[in-house]
Amino acid sequence: MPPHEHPAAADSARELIAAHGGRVTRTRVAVIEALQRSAHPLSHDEIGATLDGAGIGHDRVTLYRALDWLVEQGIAQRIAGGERAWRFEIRRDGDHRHAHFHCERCGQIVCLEDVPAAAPTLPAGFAVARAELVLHGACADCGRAGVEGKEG
Amino acid sequence: MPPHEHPAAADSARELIAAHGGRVTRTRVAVIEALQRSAHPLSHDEIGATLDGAGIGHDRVTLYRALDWLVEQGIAQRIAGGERAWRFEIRRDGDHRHAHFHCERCGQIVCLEDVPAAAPTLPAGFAVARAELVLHGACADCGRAGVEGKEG
DNA sequence: AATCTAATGCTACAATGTTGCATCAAAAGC
DNA sequence: GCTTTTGATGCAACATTGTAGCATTAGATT
Ligand SMILES: [Mn+2]
Ligand SMILES: [Mn+2]
Ligand SMILES: [Zn+2]
Ligand SMILES: [Zn+2]
Repeated sequence: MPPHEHPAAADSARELIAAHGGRVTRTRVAVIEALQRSAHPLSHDEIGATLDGAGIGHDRVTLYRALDWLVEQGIAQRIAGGERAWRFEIRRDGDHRHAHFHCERCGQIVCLEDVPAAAPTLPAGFAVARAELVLHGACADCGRAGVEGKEG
Repeated sequence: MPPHEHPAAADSARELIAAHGGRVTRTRVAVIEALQRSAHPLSHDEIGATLDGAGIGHDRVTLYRALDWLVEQGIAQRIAGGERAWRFEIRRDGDHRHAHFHCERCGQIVCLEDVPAAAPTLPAGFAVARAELVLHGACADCGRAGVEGKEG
């Protein structure tokens, strides 16, 4: 890649990693870019598939550790979602924690950017670090096709 | 047990099961009573330990299935919580779905009965079946002892 | 008591995530 | 550019949480 290039997505990921004092590896770069490209939080498996697509060797453990590191550094955040697997999304700049919607039909998690996950007032003594608000139901796509259950 | 006894907790559980057309088994009765006694949602393992204590043979699978059945029947409900295991709590009468607090220090889940888990207005097409609101942080007990991390 | 079948107990398996350790390679030093 | 350092990886083995199939048991009904 020649110089005189305006900072592309690839560079952003590299810089992001370096800025946090980590080593810039193919895996980390690819994971960050996958998260940046995605409109919704990705599961470990989905990210793994992306790495496959990019021809990047991916050991399960390495991927878990890469994701752990991104979360530790505050570059990404973990979403509990409805199923048993974590999902991950990149942390944007003016980041206010938002709610998520879990579709019980297609299994997808949708970011509800406009719905804040705000912590209400709690009994004395409780210190809230973060709030997670997850709505479960049928997403717009799934609701449209077949209200009577039929298919998925 | 003699007659002329006012309906105790044990009977309630039996009646609850029968009312839903299920067979009254030791496992189901013990599980319901454990949930009824507990002030906070219980994990599968915690319930299993209770059964042990009551000298009731408990196969992992049976317990999972008993809990599934209770949830299907609307007798109990599942809480996602912060960790990877489901937790279960009994469904009370005038039951409004409430928020939960997950203490990241002691791992406990606390019911916030007074904090409703209300679903906000969503984009058109989304059908919300239920809302889950989980606050993460340090509970009153854990916050009190040692703000500086030290121990748990 | 005999019958019917829902629930159980077992085994085997799947999915998700973790630990330990040898090896590799990114970044720094020369 | 070559060497050194150590963070990151890859592999094997394991832990936890949850499911599926199927023979057996026991709760309810007659
Ligand atoms: Mn999101
Ligand atoms: Mn509760
Ligand atoms: Zn959907
Ligand atoms: Zn606590």
